[in-house]
Amino acid sequence: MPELPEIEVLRRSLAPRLLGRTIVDVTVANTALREPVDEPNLRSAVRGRRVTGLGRRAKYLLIDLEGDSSLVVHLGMSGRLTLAAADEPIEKHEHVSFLLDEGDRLRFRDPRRFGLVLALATEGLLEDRHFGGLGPEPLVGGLTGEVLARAASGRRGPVKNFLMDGRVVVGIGNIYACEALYRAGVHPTRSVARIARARWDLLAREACATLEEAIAEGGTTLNDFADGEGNSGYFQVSLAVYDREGEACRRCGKALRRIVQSGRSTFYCAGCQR
DNA sequence: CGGGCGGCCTGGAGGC
DNA sequence: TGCCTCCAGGCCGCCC
Repeated sequence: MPELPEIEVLRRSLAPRLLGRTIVDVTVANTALREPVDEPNLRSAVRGRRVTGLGRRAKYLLIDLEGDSSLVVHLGMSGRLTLAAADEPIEKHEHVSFLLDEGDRLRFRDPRRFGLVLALATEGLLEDRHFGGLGPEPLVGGLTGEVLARAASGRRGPVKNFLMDGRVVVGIGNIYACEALYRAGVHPTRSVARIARARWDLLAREACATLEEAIAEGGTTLNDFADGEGNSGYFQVSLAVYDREGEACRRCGKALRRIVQSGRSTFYCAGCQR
């Protein structure tokens, strides 16, 4: 579910409640996530360690611990990472649970098991294979028309797939790609070879604005997403095209359309996007 | 090499 | 009510 805004909302909601806390132990109920959970490695990395920082790279949440270990959590499509009282009953699909000091725990629940929980060394973390090929970060100035135009040169294919390619820029998934293209007036099937430089500037600006507005609204909750306190987001009511097939475009009134690109649904307005 | 697609999973929605 | 099919926000690996 979660794209960059949702992970950023999660990070911000967890930070005040996790910083300085000590992880007492970890329980692994099911190791079969996107990659098998290495329970011994996880335990030795986290046990007795204090949380010193919460970061994010692309859609990965990074929980830094003292002693050069970092927890890496990815929510996949259906993951949740929430704080609960230690004695609250284990939920279905709660695969990994971190017992904290002061009587609560951080639990990872993920019905579809596309998510990821692992421990890596903090030193050189971002050079790990999970992050090595990733493009720039949008929230710190990494998403500009310059970046997009440069990445597009010599490439072909539809601009929507291009926006979702983590080697170009990270954090944009199916929802925010649709929304950014709508706001910039770009048709999702348009080839990246046929987009003018000024349009890349506009697209970059609109993509950044969409991500930032979504964060301000607590993310998009269509089905599963919740922040670290279990709160849903509100940005779904602001979505202009995503999941609105057949509804009227708020700008021109035409019925919004749905097509399939690379096996994923794309929503757009044929009147506003060229 | 880059782009496209299937596969990984479960659950919810909708059709009959 | 139940059964069946389809679909879902990410990512990887295989294929052309």
